[in-house]
Formats: sequence, C-alpha cells, structure tokens
Amino acid sequence: MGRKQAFTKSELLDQTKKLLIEHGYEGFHLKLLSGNLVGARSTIYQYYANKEEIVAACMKRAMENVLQKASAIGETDCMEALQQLLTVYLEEADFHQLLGDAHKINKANSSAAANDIEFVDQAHTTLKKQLERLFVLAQQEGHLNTSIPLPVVIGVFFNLIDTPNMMNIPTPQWSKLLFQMWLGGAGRR
Amino acid sequence: MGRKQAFTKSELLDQTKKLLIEHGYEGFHLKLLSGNLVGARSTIYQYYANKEEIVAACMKRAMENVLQKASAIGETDCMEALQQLLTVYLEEADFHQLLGDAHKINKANSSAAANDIEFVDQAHTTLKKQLERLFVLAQQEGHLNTSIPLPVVIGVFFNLIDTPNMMNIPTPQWSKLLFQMWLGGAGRR
Amino acid sequence: MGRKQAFTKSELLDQTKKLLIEHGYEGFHLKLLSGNLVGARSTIYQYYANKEEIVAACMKRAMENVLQKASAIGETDCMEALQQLLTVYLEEADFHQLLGDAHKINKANSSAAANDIEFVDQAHTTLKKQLERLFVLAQQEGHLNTSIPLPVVIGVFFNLIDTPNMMNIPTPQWSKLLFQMWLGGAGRR
Amino acid sequence: MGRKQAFTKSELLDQTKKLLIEHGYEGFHLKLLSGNLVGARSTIYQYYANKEEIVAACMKRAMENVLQKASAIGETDCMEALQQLLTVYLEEADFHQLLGDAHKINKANSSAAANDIEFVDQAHTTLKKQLERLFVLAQQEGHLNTSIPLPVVIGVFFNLIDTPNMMNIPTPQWSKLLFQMWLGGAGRR
DNA sequence: CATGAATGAGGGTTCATTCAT
DNA sequence: CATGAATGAACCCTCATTCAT
Repeated sequence: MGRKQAFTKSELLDQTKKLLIEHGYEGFHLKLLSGNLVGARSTIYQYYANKEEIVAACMKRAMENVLQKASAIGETDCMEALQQLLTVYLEEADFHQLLGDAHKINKANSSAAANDIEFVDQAHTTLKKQLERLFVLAQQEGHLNTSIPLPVVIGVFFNLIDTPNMMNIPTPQWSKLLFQMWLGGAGRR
Repeated sequence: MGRKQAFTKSELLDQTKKLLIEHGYEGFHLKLLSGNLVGARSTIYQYYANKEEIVAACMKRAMENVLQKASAIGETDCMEALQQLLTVYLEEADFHQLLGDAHKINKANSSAAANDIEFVDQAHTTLKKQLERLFVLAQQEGHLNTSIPLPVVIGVFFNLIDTPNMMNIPTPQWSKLLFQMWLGGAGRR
Repeated sequence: MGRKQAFTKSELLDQTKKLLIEHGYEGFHLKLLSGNLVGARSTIYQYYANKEEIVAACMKRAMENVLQKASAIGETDCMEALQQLLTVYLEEADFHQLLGDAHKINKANSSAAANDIEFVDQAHTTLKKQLERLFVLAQQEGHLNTSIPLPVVIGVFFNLIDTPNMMNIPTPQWSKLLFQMWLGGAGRR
Repeated sequence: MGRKQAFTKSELLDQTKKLLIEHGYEGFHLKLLSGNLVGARSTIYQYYANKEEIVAACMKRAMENVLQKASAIGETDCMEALQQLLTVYLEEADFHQLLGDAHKINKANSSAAANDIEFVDQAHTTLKKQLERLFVLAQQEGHLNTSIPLPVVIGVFFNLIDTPNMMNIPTPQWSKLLFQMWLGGAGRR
C-alpha cells in the first residue's frame, strides 16, 4: 500500500558514504544528500530520525562489510592472512577515512546513533585484535625485521591503505604490490 | 593613538592552522577562530576579506615554509636528499592533511584566495618535480628495486608522511625509522 | 468488501477533545491525533478536509451537548434553574476552556469550519441570553444583592466553572458547593 | 562601542509575555516575536540562547514582580492582607495563565531555562504558603463560613483572578468588588 | 582601527496535506 | 476506502558578514 518509495535505505546510505568522503563530516548536509537522491529533503526523515543517525548507520554498514570479510579470512598462514586482510581493507579503503569522524557524532541526540557508534567501536577493537594477533604470529615465526618496533610495523602497514592508487591498478594486484613493498622495501635487494 | 592592536596576522594564521588541523576545513568557523584569539570576530575582517582568504593564506604560508626548507636541500646524494626531504615533510606533517582541502575553497568569492591557492598548486608541482628528480636519480644509481613501478614507489614514500607516530618518537629518529622501513621493508633481511 | 473502517467520526472527535484539553489548540497535532486512534494519519482526511474543520466540528459537538442539556432546564424557579445550569456547565467544564480557543481557528481555510464556528458563536449567545434571563429574574425576585452590578454577578458565576476541583468532589455536590459559595459567600453568616 | 541595540531585553520580554498570553506556549514563535520587535529574528539570539530561555526568563520576571509585591504585604490583619493580595494578583492577572505552561518548557535544552523554572516553582510554593497562612488565620479568627472546606474557599478565591473584567472597572475597585462578592456572596444579605 | 550589535542566508527538523497503490 | 510514502512550508538555530559607534 501507499506510494512506492522514492529511494531505498541502501541508496540513501550509498550517497551518504560518497558525500561524507567527499565533504567530510562537517561538510555533509541533508540538502546535499537529498540533492543526490530523487526525493525531497524531508523524505529522508522517513528513514532516519536525524542527521546523526544517518551518518552512524552509514558507518555501521561500512564496518559490517569489513568485519564480515575480515572474519572470513583463515589465520593459519599469518603472512597470507595479512595479505588478504590488506586486500579487504583496500576494497573498502574509503571506509577508513569515514571512521575517523565517528567520534564527532553527537550521540546525545539519538540513541540509535549511539548504538551504531558503539557497534563500530567494538568492531574496531575486534579488527585491531585480529591484526595484532597476526603480527605477533608473524614476528614469532621470524617473518619480520626485529630491528623495527612492532607498533611502527603495524602503523606503516595500516597506513598503506591510504596510498593513492594513481595508476588505477586493479585492487588484487594493487594489494600484492603494496604488500610486497611493505615486506621487501623499495630498495634493491 | 587608537586602540591597541588586537592580534597580528601571524597569530591569526597560527590559530587558523591549528583549528584547520583539529576540525578540518568544513569544521573551521570564524567564531572558533576569534574564540582562540584576543579580539573580536569582526576584527578578523581588518586583515582578510572573508573566510576563504584566511584559509588560503594559511595554506600558502605553510607551503612557503616547506618550499623553503625543501629547496635548501642539496641534491648531490639523492638517497641522503630523500631522507632529508622526508624529515622536512614530517616536520610539517599536519600541513599535508591541510592541502587535501585546498580544492574545497570557493575561489569565486575572492581573487586573493584564488591567487594563494594558485601559488600552492604551483609549489606543489615544484615539490613533486624535486621528488621525481631524486627518484629518477635513485633508480639510475641502482638504489631501487626495479620490479616496482616508480610511481608506486613514490606514492608509498609520500604516504609515509601520514603514518601516525603513536609512540611519539622524535621527528629526526621517526624520519630515519620510516625511511629505513620504506627502503628495506618490514620483512627479515 | 474493502478494508475495515479504521475509526469512526465520533471516536475521532472524542480523541480530538481529549487532546485539545490536554495540549491546547496550538499544541494539537494531527500526528498526535492519529497516534491516539487505530488508523493512519491520512485516513483522517476521509472525514475532514483539514485540521481546522476537525477542531471546529469538535467544538460544535461539545456545544450541541451543552445546548441540549441547558435548553431542557425548566426556568420557572430561577434559582433552581441557575443551580441546574451550573451543574450542566460543570459536567462539560473542559469544554469551557476549549471555546476560548475558538477564535484562533483560521476560518479562511474552510467554509465548513467557518460554519461550525458560526454555530458555536450563535449557541454561545443563546446560552448567554438564557443566563441573563435567569439573572434578571433572580434580581427581580429579590434573590440578589443589589449593591453588585449584574454583569459582575454573572461574570463571577460563569467563572466558577473553571474552579479546580482539587478534592475531586463528585460533580452534583461540587455544583451545590460552588453555588452555595457564590450565593452566600465565603464569610461567616 | 558597536551599534546601538535594536531593542532591550525588557522590551523583548514584554512582547514575549504579550504573545504567550495571546497565543499560548505552543503558539509562541520567534518569528512572531521578532515581528513584534524592531529587529531581525536572529537578533533575538544576542539576548537568549534559545526559545526556552526566553519563555523561562519571561516567566521568572513575571513571578519576581508578583513575589515582590506580595512579600511587601503586612499580614497582621489577615482579611486586609487577603484583599491586598487579590489586588496584587489582579494587577498581574495574565501572569496566572502564563505559569500554567511553565512545565511545558523543555529544560533539557538549556540550563538557564531550567534554573529560571526552578525559581518559578520555588516562588510558587512561597506564594501558596502565604495564602494558606492567611486563610488559616482567617478561619481561626472566625471570618469564614465553617461549613465550606478550606481548600474550596481557597480555590474559589484564587479563581477570582481570572474573572473577566468586562466593564473595565479600575483594578483597585475591581479587586474590592470581587473580594466583597467572594466574602459576602451574590445573594441578598 | 577595534568593536559589539544586526542581519540574511542556509541547514535541521516537524507537520499538515497530497498522492498513488 | 485505507494507507504508507512524499513533500513544501514553516520553524529553530548558527554563522559569515556588514554596520555604526
């Protein structure tokens, strides 16, 4: 019954993600959002009670994606797992920028937003633990250069995600290339 | 003699930089700025005609700093030069984030802002050329792993700047550590 | 046969009255109304063309109630009639507050609303005339203190209706008590 | 320094009071308010942080007026004191309607509003106590008809305030007239 | 020049009302 | 007919910018 929907919740979140990446959290406006959808600004409120909920839901969804893919990775071969993890992160590279703004969301306004952000935070630690687990393993198995502190190794690895892929190399190869550089370095062997 | 000067242009830009880094371009407000200075909000307009000009001037000044330091580096030993360049960039690491927002500035509002951004863009290419020059040299001298495309090597090198220094290692050592990792990799030699 | 009827006109007006008393005219929303009924907000428009018509219809119905009860009162014994009239008014005490908002209704929107309000106004004068008739009679029969202007006597009598019944005395006794106070005063005899 | 003010805080509260009485709490809009002042709507925010604070400040000011006048009344002659108190209340008759909406104010938005409302509540009980004190005294001194429960006597007395003064009798005489009616009743002595 | 005050544009949100199923 | 969804008008509030002292 009723009219058919102007846009789906999923489309809404897609555009939200795009605009958040493009303009940052503070530059994200509902007018902008509705301008990138087919309907009126007020129609957005059929889906979410306020701006905070939209952003939080967007972040949660992005996190769920990553979490699901990451948890599907087998961890028996730690170096292989790290490589796969990097691929996962690269596939959802934008999401990394997104989450940096998670704490800017005013949770007082909406419990739904607060819950979503709570989920994101939890998932964040889950992911971190997985990463640390794999790195410790890699170190124990002697894959890593022991003269570099582990946190630095991890930091650099994680930072690879944001390397701009200016040659538009397909993600799987891009992931391999970055992993190779990270492991072997840019210098002559 | 009239009222005593409220704040200097330099103080204004200092706070602008701080706040831009803290809140991002879209989260930067003149109310915030005047709140971090000693005078009234309206006094800002004695120095700059509008918000865009302030941000543009801030970016220009930051770029001038880097440009000056970078141009002072001798380029005879290319690897040494790269190491020094990385240090320079790390010293002004925040500024790197800043420049990402340069294109968000609405240049239609003010020609002064447009000019400053133009300067920033030019300087950007100057820096890139220096970097490329050094990298080509490094490749020619056989310092680099030839199996990795040069743009990727450069991209990864440049991206090192944003690696979070979570252990708060002093910049000179931090620079050496990152350089070492970039050159030699995280893996066992 | 189609869908089953969502709610009757009478239920709609019942809730409208309740909510008008609870929140006042300006605090009365259709969202609130539909929230207190079984059907959808849009279904309301099957019965009334707009908000104004609903409120006007509600007022008219309340007025009809009072009018009917009031006109059934015999006026041979004027003091007895006044007592009965007070009881009638007290039984519909809330309605008295309601009518104060009658003039706030924007009649330009709907002729139906305008007609209903017109009816209410007419009935209002009818009631007033009845009251005046009885008061004049009471005065002629020497029941009233002649040192007080009749309009004041009437005003105070009418205002009794809004006296808050904080002890929750049943309406018949409450009516007698107020009437007694009005007639005899609060002072020692 | 700076421009001269468009309107004073006091003018703002005057209009607020007028409009609150005219339209009720829910019908009070800042657009309405600015329309009744000389400046723009946004100028209002130079004085108060939000709508709630305005209404709360308005109520507080009205209460302060009454409180001050009421506390200046000598209580040795209780009947005289009651008469004077009635005069005070009549002089600020509108204020009585105002306060009924005090609890509608959303205090979560502003602590300033919360404080003002707290003040109003406290003052309310102060006034009630004064009234009760006087009534108990009046009863003890045998001025009151003992067949009527005191709460009812008080309720009716308090309700006198809202009696519409349709003949526009000056307040002092109006007060005397009402007091006389309340004490002696409308009936023949 | 420095400022406090004024203001309009713009964004968030609600709500009466309309529309298509 | 009953409904869920769509929508524009209207309101609250913030902020860049202008103005008069």
